[in-house]
Order: sequence, then structure tokens, then C-alpha cells
Amino acid sequence: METVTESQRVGTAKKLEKMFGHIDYRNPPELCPVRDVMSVASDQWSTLIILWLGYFPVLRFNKLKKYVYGISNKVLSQRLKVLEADGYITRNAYPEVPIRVEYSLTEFGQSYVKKLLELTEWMQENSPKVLANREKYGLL
Amino acid sequence: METVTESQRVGTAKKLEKMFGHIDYRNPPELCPVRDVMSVASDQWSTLIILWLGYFPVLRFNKLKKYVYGISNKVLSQRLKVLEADGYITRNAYPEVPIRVEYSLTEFGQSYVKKLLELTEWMQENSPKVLANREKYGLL
DNA sequence: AAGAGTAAGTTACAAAAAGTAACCAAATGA
DNA sequence: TCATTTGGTTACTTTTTGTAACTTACTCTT
Repeated sequence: METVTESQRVGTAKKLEKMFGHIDYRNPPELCPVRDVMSVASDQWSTLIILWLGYFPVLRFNKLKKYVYGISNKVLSQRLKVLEADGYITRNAYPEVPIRVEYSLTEFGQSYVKKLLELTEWMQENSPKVLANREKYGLL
Repeated sequence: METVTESQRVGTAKKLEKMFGHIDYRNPPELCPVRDVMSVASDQWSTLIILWLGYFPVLRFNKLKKYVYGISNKVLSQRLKVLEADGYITRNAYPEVPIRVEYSLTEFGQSYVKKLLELTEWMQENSPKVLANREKYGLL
């Protein structure tokens, strides 16, 4: 068991201890719901799906597929199921012909999309720096 | 080109337009630095690496590997390179025997870890809800 | 002097995940 | 009768991950 002195520790980071196990070298996903839940919600495709559903209050399968550029039917369908199971989105199917299926965020999903937007805003502000760093690194 | 009325639009979500292309069905990663940069930084393993480096100011390869439970040498090594290239972390090698290599966050990395911690805090607060949802969904 | 140990990786091979593209159902319109 | 439509599914290929053995270079033990 490792101990970290206060001086070694970075400010707010104490919370990691609670989040990712108790710093005893054992924080596998089975023992760590945060890691488990996060790996679903912050997956690349899931993130884009949730963000677009934050933008449009309701979207049908094929519309969503156009916005989440590059996603395949298969993966979109998979992710939608998981996101529904985890409570971020709802699926409403209307038995018309052809069938109409509408996806939208739950309240829970909306609270998540707010957090996600904070992160993407940071990304937008900072992505130029990252691209500049990559350039520089490439030359070394 | 799709138009969204103000009433359809969810609050802060207008920013998506700037972030993910101009709502014209074309936001591939090549045209969208945010998507590109985000896919590296918010990858599951990268996230854990950055979080642990936020907790311990400096970590060596094998220590990092113990904290980021379950990661393989290969992937750890890959992610560290990319995170270094993107400017989140620094690598310092001391030519002792055996070699000693120290990783730590750059200032930029520290500004990112703060954002990341906000997200993980949300996850910690909300993961019980997600697990409960999953249970319920499983029964349907 | 031969062998073991150590840190930080790399490499070859196997398994899992993702991408691709064709296919399906059910009703409607030409 | 045949094409069209939506929301997927399926079989197959390619890419990404995971596994575990190996490497390098020097030091310590025997």
C-alpha cells in the first residue's frame, strides 16, 4: 500500500482515491463502477450521439446517422441500445409504415450532456494547442 | 441543410454547431480537430493515465502500470507516446541502470485533468443511477 | 566468470471490436 | 408487379487490443 504525502499530491486530485479504488493497486472495472459506467458513456461514438441528441431534442435513426458522421448502422444500433439501457436516452417506435423510431435524451441524459459540453468546450479552445504540439513532436 | 428552431434547441447546445461542423452532415475527424483531439484524450486508457498522473506528480512506467489496473505494456507505451506528442505529459529518462523513466503532466495536462476530474465526479455521483437503470432494463 | 535481477519497453501471435455492404420486413405508391 | 421507405440485422473483412515471451545493458550474487 502506497502512501502519498500531502506535498506530493496535486490539489483536487484526492478524490481519485474514492473514485478509482483505494490506491491499493486494485481498481478493475468489476470493482469500480465509475470506470465501468464511464467507459460506456465517454466512448467516442456514444459521446457524439449524446451531443447531437442534446442539440436536436429528438432524432430518428437515419438522421442521427447523418449527424454522427462516419458511424455504421451496426455500431449506431449497438450504442443506442447500451445508452438506452444505461438510462441516457429513450427510444420510441411508432408502428407506421415504414416504421418511425425517435430517440431523445432522458432528463438524466440531459444532465450528462451538460457536463459533456463543458469538456467539448475545453477541447474546442485547446485543440489548436494540441495540433501545434503534434507538429512540433513530429519534427523531433 | 437542416434548420433548428430556437424552441427545438436545447439551451447551451448551440455551441455544437461550431464544434462539430456546421450542421451540414459533414463533420468527419479530418475536418474536425475537436473530434480528433478528443478521441485521443478521452480514450479510456488515456483518461486513467492522466487521472493517475494528476494524483501522483510523477510516476514511472511500472508504477503507472499498477495504478492503471489492467493496462498492458503495449497499450501503456502507445498511449504514453501519443499523450506526450499531444502535449499532455512529459517523459524524462535517466540513464541509470536499470533505466529510470519518469512521466508527469505538463501544465497543459494539468489544465486538462481538472476538466476530467469534473467529469469523473459527475460519474461517481451518478454511476449508482446507471447501474440501477441497467438492472431495470435487464428485466424488460 | 556465469547466472540472476531489474526497468522499460518491443514483438509476434491470438482475440475482440469495428467497419462494410448486402439483406430483411411490411406496407405503400407507381 | 415491382420499386421505395425506415430501422435495423447478418456475414465477412479489417483494425485494434490483449497476452505473454523476449530484449537491452548493466549490476549484484555466487
